[in-house]
Amino acid sequence: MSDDKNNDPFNYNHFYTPDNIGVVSPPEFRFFDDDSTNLSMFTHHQQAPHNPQALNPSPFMSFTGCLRSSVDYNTLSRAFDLSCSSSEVITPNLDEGGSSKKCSITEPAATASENGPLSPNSSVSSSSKEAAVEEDGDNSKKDEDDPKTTCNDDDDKSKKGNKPKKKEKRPREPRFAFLTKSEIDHLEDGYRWRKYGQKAVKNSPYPRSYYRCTTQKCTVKKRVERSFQDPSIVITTYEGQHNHECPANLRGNAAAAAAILSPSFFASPSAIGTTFPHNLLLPQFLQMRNPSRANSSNSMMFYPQTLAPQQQQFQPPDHGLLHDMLNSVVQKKEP
DNA sequence: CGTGTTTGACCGGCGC
DNA sequence: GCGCCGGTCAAACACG
Repeated sequence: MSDDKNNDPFNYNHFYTPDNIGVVSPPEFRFFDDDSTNLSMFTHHQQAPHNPQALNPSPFMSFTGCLRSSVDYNTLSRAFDLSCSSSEVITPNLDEGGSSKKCSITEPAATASENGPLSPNSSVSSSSKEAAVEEDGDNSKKDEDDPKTTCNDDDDKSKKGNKPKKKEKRPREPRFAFLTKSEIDHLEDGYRWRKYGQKAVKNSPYPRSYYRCTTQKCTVKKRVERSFQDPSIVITTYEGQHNHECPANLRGNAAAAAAILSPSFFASPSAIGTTFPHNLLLPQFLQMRNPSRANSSNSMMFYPQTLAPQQQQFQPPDHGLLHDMLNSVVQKKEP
């Protein structure tokens, strides 16, 4: 095992920073693939903003970087669909003790599960409103139901409950959960988010925040919560894919570049794409495929300072690569 | 005034 | 059927 690691130029340990702050346990790299939720989970660590180490761009690219520069949601989710046909779930071990579903670091997965998995047939959005939003874009919600404007019979209670009877559920957007070592709850990713809700998380002192991309017609949402088991870990779950350029990127490459170097800033997809050549991805992806790591029990880490899933209009080539990578991961959990 | 946050209420799915 | 809970809404509020 350890020998393996030593021989492996891409030993996990190499992903750790010298001071290694925050690395709680073998980092996790998990895929939570489910027909209904399409939730995938990644782990990476983000340096605290004040951590000098963070100022040094990591030689390794984050998974987010990978996502941004070479893979888009569609591709990724497609890859998941293709490679993770089963709904197996890699049991996380980051949370020592494998806590129960709702209170562990795996909550995103669990949460995701609640949204659909339990009912295989509900491989669809549980919110018709959501669907409406996606379909109609911006004006949607109100206009669509407009319970208040059109019929206020019993709108008192059904302010939004007066929605059309038939809720044609639609498949949930692919979701990707990231575990991030950070002191910042809401990690910057280059996009603008509007917080639309916050809920207390059961069995956790930390609330969960709900954000929506402020860009019109963009239905991407994300949830941010802090692991109660390891408060230093922020769990960010993205859902959907942006259909627009990253605002940060639009501001110029300089800004984007700065963003990348910023410990607390998750650079824009495009920015990363231009900053990190794709070939940097190959070694990382390849190493990820290294079977010798199988004994790591599906653990793997992306050492980075950036994150945030993003699509870049598509890039088929990487699809294959990612696909391979995913396959290897899947294979590992099959036996 | 535009934009974003806070927060209580509501809705719908799910388990019992 | 009921209660729990995750997710969302939207009014009120804060801020630049």
